[in-house]
Amino acid sequence: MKRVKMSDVAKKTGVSLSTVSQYMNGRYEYMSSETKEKIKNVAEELNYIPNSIARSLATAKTKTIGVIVSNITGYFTSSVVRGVEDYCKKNDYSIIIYNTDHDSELEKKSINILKMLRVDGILIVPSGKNNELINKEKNSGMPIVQMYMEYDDLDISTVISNYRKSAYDATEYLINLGHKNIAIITQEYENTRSRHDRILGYKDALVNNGLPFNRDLIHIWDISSDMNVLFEEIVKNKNLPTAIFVMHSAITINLLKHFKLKNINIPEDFSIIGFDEIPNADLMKTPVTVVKQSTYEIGQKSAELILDKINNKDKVKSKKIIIPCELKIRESCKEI
Amino acid sequence: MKRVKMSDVAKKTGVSLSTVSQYMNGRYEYMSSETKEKIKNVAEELNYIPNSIARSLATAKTKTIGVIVSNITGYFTSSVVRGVEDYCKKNDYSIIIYNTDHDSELEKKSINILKMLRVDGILIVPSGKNNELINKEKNSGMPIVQMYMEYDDLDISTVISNYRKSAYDATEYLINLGHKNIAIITQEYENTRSRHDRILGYKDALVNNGLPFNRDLIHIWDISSDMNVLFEEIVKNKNLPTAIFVMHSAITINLLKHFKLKNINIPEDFSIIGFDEIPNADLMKTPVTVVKQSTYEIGQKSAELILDKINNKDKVKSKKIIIPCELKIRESCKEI
DNA sequence: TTATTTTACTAAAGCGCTTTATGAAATAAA
DNA sequence: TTTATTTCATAAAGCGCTTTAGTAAAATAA
Repeated sequence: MKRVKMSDVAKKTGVSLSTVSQYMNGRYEYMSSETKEKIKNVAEELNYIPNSIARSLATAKTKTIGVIVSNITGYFTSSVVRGVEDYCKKNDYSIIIYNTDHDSELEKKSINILKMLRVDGILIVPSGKNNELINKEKNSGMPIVQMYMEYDDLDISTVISNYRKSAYDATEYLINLGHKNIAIITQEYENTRSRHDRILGYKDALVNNGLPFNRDLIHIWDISSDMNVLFEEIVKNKNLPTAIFVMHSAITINLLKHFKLKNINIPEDFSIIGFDEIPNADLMKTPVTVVKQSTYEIGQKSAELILDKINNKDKVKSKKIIIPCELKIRESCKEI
Repeated sequence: MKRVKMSDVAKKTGVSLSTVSQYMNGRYEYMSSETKEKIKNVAEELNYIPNSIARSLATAKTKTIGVIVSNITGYFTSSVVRGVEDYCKKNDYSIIIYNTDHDSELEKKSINILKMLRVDGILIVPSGKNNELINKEKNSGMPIVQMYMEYDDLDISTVISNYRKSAYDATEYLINLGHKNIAIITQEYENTRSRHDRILGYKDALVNNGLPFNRDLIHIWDISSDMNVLFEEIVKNKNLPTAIFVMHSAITINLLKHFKLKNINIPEDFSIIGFDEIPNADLMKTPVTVVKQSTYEIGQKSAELILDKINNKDKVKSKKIIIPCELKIRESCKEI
């Protein structure tokens, strides 16, 4: 399978390499229409396919962007990535994907490989464990944008949901249903602004509705611990909540499973709101109400932002694009 | 951001370009340990990162494989892709992803871009509409493997589930529960072996258990039509089935929704088995029994196969790897 | 008629690596 | 000591493009 190259086209057409190159890049300014026509025909006849590698070496552009996510499996991330791919494809960029499982070393390695591959930019959902490195990369000139994450110590552009407002709305929805004791389940949120904002939204809603903010109702799940233990605690708490607002879909799903197992009924025993859509929620015994992020749009916007950066349409140093969420009211919250 | 290159390392180390190249490629055979050490230190000091583009141009290998799927969104495909990525990463290959939505033109275009990008191989879930083209690519030397699909007119290696056996098992499970009238819902399956095999498995099970195979019970959903109309037909059929075996998860989900809406109860009114796992099935009102494909493993094996082809470890012309499925028995089938 | 501009095309350098043939130095064998 | 062999390192060509400076001819202006 001898690959035909540009010089083959040039030779057969009877013009120089440069002319063919000009043609291939659509620079027809000083080219007779017959030359154009000839090259076109020969290229087709020989079934010429340009070699992007050679082009990339010459131009120092690969038309490729790296995408680093925690885990492409699952509704949320796969939909974001799909948004990225669609936007990139439309603009003749390809995407290279790396999963890290939020592993610090893997994240570092992925960044490194993408740099070797000379991607034009990186889209990342940072683990939070390499923020310093990522800052450095950005400062050394690599276009880089983070998706649906924000860290206090990470100074790069980001595309996120309006976490604070949507948490506010969800909380207020609960309040309007008569709930006063609303528990939260979240992961550690201190340094992670995109998590912290949800807590702030929750707090705002309480305060604005004349309700006390009670730290005891904030339950932090530590990634190394058993969720079920935490669930038990919440249920056995002296200060029993009437509603639970769960900040991560994986936790929501486990809570639902736990409750099903323990014959705890939703919404009779507890009202539940989850953050992030749960696939097939409609088919559940009790369809669960959630704050739904616009995953696909987040992907699209992230791609748009990185391509703008790459092509210097973006003059701002660090930018923040905020995408609204939707409160998908189903049947997991009751009036009390 | 001036990138440091190999010649910088060479100059600073005081050796030739070639020596540094040898070092970078781990060819230490004839290299003094002090030279080795020096290069190592200088490379680190200068923070040298090899340029894969240049390397690829020189070696005609990109260490990159293209992955063409219909839609990465969703449980099934994302999990397959994850398997691919994990295996590739372990072997220092990167993956470039294209979604086609089974669009013939997009599929063609994706293949073309991947060729320009000079990927070392392609993993594809073919739409079935470009089989001729794909055959041609394969014959012209592009390593190419299809995932969980098989077409009669497509002669490339494939990694698939044991569709026939697993459909057999599922059907027999239903038969053992006392069902005699088992309806099938499938897409058009004539030319698509991976679909046809499921029908054959179903048929085998009937025959082996002394049950008649009734063509009226095979319902073909046409992609351009409304599923609900089909569902209504099935339910109103004179020859009412007691069980329904649905061959595609998207259809299963819609059927479940339809039944919920119409207050048709599972498994009281109908027993249901789906093909392919349904996310959060455990949380459903009636957890649905399904034939679960080993998606992640399919991805891994596909990646293994393509890398073997690329590195010529695979001498066989066309290979077929069959992965077992699991019948996940939940609560959607009743004994009658 | 000459000078100038425009049009159409090309030569050649360069992008950052790999690889092969070759050469020098060190060591072993004769 | 001479010759053969092994060890270590290099020069230079090549991978397939892009791009810039340059040239020659044709068209236009002076």
